[in-house]
Amino acid sequence: MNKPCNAEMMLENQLCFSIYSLSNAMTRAYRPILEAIDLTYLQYIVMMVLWQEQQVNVKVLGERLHLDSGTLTPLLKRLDSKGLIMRRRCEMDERVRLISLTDEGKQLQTEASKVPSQMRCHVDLDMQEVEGLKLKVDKLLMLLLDSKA
Amino acid sequence: MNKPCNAEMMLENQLCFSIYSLSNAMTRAYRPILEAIDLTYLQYIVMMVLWQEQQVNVKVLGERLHLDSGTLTPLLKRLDSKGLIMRRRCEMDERVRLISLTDEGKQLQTEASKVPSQMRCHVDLDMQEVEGLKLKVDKLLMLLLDSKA
DNA sequence: ATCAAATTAATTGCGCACAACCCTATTGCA
DNA sequence: TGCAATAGGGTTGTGCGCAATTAATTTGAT
Repeated sequence: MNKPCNAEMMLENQLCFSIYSLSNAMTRAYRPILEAIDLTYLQYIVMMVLWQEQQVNVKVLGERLHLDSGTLTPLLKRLDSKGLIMRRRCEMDERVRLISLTDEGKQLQTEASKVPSQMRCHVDLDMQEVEGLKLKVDKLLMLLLDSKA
Repeated sequence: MNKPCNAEMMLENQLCFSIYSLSNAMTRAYRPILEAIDLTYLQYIVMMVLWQEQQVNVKVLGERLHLDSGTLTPLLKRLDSKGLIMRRRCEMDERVRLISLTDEGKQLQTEASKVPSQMRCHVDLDMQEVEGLKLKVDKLLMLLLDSKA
């Protein structure tokens, strides 16, 4: 009566489930550390872009993070209400939102710069192993992103 | 005036962001395929456990998937309202919910068995590469899950 | 100059994730 | 036997992700 349980239908054999679980586990690991600077993981990621870029619009931000405005708009409003960013309109093109840091947002970078070392402290990774993993992950990511275009 | 932008604070250098983006990209890739059997990715994952196990409680399901009741309870209610599963109480211990498949839920396995090959069709992966990646991902996942206990 | 097409964000609605909390049933020990 | 501690799930609230739709603006072709 039971269907044959072929190997590829076993949960344990699915790369996708491993990636999914690891992604959840990593944001869980970041949570207590980021709590100290009152940011979620995605908010931290957005702030990292702004610490690099000074000023971006929603479209560019979405391209860098592979996320759309339905995710970013409410998140940016939350960062705004925390006083970390400003959301002005572009004068040349009124459709465009220009996102930039407030002084408070800039100052947060000092606190945030401690986060990576705190994470390493918690997990203790082999840096060479990490680099190898990242290369493989990025390769697969590129494949998936390209197959959409 | 600008803060020094040390390498570890560059978004592109963060393994975590790569994993996070890949996880999003993969569930995006599954979406159109799973649409045909009216399941989300997580619902598909839960069904896979049930196709293997016949019967589980919420606790065991949560342990297999690394998820808690706050995520699973509403999801199981949705699968119930689709007529794919039953949610009975255990007679021995009234606290326990026993999750099992309906006939409809069992029959869905036939349709679902086509999903893995459809995914491979879309992406075209080197199977040896995938296996190597999965090993590394699982290793890191184990590290993170253990560090909580 | 006009108006259709394209671009950029915002909004809405649904389904996760998870923390924090609550309730109930069971267990274990004094 | 009584009752505190524990275990199993459910509820609520917040914050993502993303599809689908809408609104406002700009561009571009006639």
